[in-house]
Amino acid sequence: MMSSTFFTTREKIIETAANLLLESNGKGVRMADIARASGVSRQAVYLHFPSRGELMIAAVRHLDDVYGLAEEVKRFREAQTGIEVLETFIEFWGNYIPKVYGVAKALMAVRETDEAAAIAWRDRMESVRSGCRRTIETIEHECLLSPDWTVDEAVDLMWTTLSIENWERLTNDCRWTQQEYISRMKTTLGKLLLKR
Amino acid sequence: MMSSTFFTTREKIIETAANLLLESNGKGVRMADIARASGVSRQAVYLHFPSRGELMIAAVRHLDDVYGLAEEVKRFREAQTGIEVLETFIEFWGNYIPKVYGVAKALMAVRETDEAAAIAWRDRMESVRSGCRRTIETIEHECLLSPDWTVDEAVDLMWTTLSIENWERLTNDCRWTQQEYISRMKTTLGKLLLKR
DNA sequence: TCCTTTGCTTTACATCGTGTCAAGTTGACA
DNA sequence: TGTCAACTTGACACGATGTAAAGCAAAGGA
Repeated sequence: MMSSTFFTTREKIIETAANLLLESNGKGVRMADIARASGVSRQAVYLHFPSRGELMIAAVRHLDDVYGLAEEVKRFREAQTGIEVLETFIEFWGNYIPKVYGVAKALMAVRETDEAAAIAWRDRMESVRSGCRRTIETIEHECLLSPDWTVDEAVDLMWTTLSIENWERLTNDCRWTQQEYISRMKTTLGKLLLKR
Repeated sequence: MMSSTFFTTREKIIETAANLLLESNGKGVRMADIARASGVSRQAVYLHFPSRGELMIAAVRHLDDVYGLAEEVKRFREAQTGIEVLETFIEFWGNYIPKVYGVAKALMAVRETDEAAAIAWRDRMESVRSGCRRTIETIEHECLLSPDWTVDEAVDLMWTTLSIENWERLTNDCRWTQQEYISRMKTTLGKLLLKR
C-alpha cells in the first residue's frame, strides 16, 4: 500500500507509538521504546514532539484519520429519527472505543501531569458530549425524552454512561463482549432516556 | 478528644496522609510532603510502610474506621424491601464516595504500578460489587427486576453506574451537587433495574 | 565543486520522585 | 551503665522525562 510505503520520520514515530500503545493497552510504553521501535534515536523523538503528551495527542489524532472518524460522524448525522440517532451513535462510539483504547488510556494517564494533554482530552470528551447533545435534542424534539430528565440531565447521563471508563469496566472486569456491550447499552440508554 | 490525643507515629502518618490526599484530591502528594506534614523524616515513613502503595492502603482502611463503614453496612443490611435496599445502598455509597475520594484516587493511581495496591483496590471494588449483588438479589426475589436483565447483567450495570469514576464525572464535569447525584442515581437505577 | 542547511546521532547531563543503605542520636527501661 | 527501639541525617541508586552540545551525512543551490 502506498500509505505504508512513504513515511516521514514524524509519521513513522506517530504510527509506531499508536501501535505500541494499542498492543499494550497504553501501559508501560516509554519514549525510549517508541524510539527503538521506530528505528530512530530517542532524541529524534524529542526533535519532533516536545513532550510525551504531544506525542500522545498526535497518536490519537492519527487514529482518527486511520479509522475515518469524519466518515463515521457523517453517517451518524444522516440518521433520522431519535431512536435511529441514539442507536447509530452507540454503535459508532462503541465500535470506536476499542480501536483507540490503548492510545486513549495513555492520553488519560499523561493528562494528570501534562496540561496540553489535559486540554486535548477535554476537547475530545467535549466532542463526544456534543454527539450526545445532538442525540438528546433529536429525541426531545420528537417528544420522546423521558419526563424524568431535562435535556441537560439527559446529556450528562448519556455522556457518562458511554464513558471509556465504563466501557473498560464492562468489557474487562465484567467480561462483556463487544456485541454485548453495544446491545446492552442500547437497552440501557433506551430505558433511561426514552419516554414509557 | 481522646482519639486525637494519643498517636503512635504510624497512626499520625496515616492520618496526615489521608488529610493531605483528601485536600488535594489525591494528586501531587509526595512521600516527602506526608513526612513533613507528619513531623517526621521521610525515612521514618518508609520504616512503617514499605511503599507508597502500602501507605495508601492503610489510609483508605483508616477512613473506613473513621467514617464507621461497618455501621453503615449494618444499616444497609437492615433495609427490607428491594426498593428500600436499593435506595439505602445508593445513599450510603453516594455519601461515602466524597469522604474517601482523595485517598481512593491516589490508590487508583498507584495501582497502575503497585501490585499490592491493585489487589487492595480490587478487593474494595469487590465489596461494593457484593453490595450491588445483594441489592439485585433482593429485587429479583420480589420479582421486581426488569425482564431486560439477568441478575448478573443487572449487577454489572449497577456496579458500573455507581463507580467512583462516574461520580467524579457527574459531580466535577457535569457539576451535579451531592444531593442531585444521589436523587438522580435513584431515578436512574430505578428506571434501569426495576420492572415497568 | 564547495558550502550550507536539514535531519538525525551520540553522549552526557539535569531533574524528580521512589525506594535503599548505613551510621549516628536520643530516650526509655532494666 | 548498657542496651534496644525508634527515629534522624545524609548519601545514593534507579527509572523515566526532558535538555544540551557537538558531530555527521546527504540533499540541494550557488
